[in-house]
Amino acid sequence: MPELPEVETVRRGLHDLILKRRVASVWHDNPKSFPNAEHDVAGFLIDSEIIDVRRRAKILLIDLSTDYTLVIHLKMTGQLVFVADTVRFGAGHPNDSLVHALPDKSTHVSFEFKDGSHLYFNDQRKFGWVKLIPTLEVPDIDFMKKVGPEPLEADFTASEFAARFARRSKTSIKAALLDQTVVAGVGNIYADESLWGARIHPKRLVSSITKKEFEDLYTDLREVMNLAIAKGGSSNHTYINAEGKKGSYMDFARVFRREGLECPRCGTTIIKFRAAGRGTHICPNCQKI
DNA sequence: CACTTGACCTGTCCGC
DNA sequence: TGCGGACAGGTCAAGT
Repeated sequence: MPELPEVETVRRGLHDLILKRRVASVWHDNPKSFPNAEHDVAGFLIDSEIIDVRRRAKILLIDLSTDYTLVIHLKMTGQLVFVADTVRFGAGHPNDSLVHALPDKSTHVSFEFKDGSHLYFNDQRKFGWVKLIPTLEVPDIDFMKKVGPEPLEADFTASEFAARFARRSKTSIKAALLDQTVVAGVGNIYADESLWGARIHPKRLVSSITKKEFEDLYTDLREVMNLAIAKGGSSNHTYINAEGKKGSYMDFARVFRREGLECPRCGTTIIKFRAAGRGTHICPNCQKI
C-alpha cells in the first residue's frame, strides 16, 4: 500500500498520538506479522515508553525507552491506527471516519497503552510486519544497509539523483525508480505520476534518459511527493492514517488510476498497461518511447 | 553482478 | 449467483 508520502503521513500522526505513552500489553495472531522473541517482548516492550517515531524509506521506526525499536513495514495493505477509546464511536469522535470499530478481522497486532488507548496493526494481505530490534542494530538490517537516499532531503541534488541510476542502466526507468536501492520510498503511484510530469515513457531504458530528463524527473518526483504529504497521502480502500482518516492526493493525480480519462496537459486519453511487472498509467501523447 | 519472474496472502471485481 | 482469473500503492528468493 503505502509509499513514502503515506508512511510519512502515518509517522506524523503517530508522533502526535503515541509519544510518551507507556506500553501495557501486546497481542498478535500471526507469527509472520510479529516475529519476535518472547523474552525481548517481555523485557523490552512491555512497560517501555514511546520516545520517538521516525521513518526511513517506507519503514516506520518507533523508538522505545528501553533502547529497543519497533521496526514496521506496512507493505501493500498495512495500517497503523491509534484508537483512544474503543467503546464510543460516532459523530464528533476522533475516529468517527472509521466505518467500524477496531480491532477487526484484519488486525494482527494490537498494542495497549497504560491509559487504555490502543495502537492497531491491520494488514489484509499479511505481507507487512512489526519487528522488535535493539535501536543500535536497526542500521544493520540488510534493507537499511542497501536502501538508497531519501529523495526529499534538502541536500539531495539532481546530479546525485541521476548518478544513483548508473548501475541500473540496462533496465527500464520505471523498474529503476521502483528499486529501493536507487532512491528510497518511490512506489507505483509516484513512479507513474513523476514520469508523466517529466514526460518520460516508463519503458524507456535508463541508458537513454538524458541529463535534462533526469533533472525533470528529480524535480517532479519531489514536487509530487511533497504535494502528496501535504494532502495526507493517497487512499484506496485500504489506506488510512494513524487517526483512521483517508488522504486526498488521488484527487490531484494526473495519470495514476485514471485510464480512460483525459490527460490534464493535452487531453489525450490516458492508457494503462504493464511495465516492470506493475500496472502502469501514461499519456501516450506526452510520454513516447 | 544485473535483470526478470514467482511467491508471499486475502479480497474484490469482471466476464462467462 | 457461482466460479475462475486477474489484479491490488512491496519486497525477497529464486531463476536466467
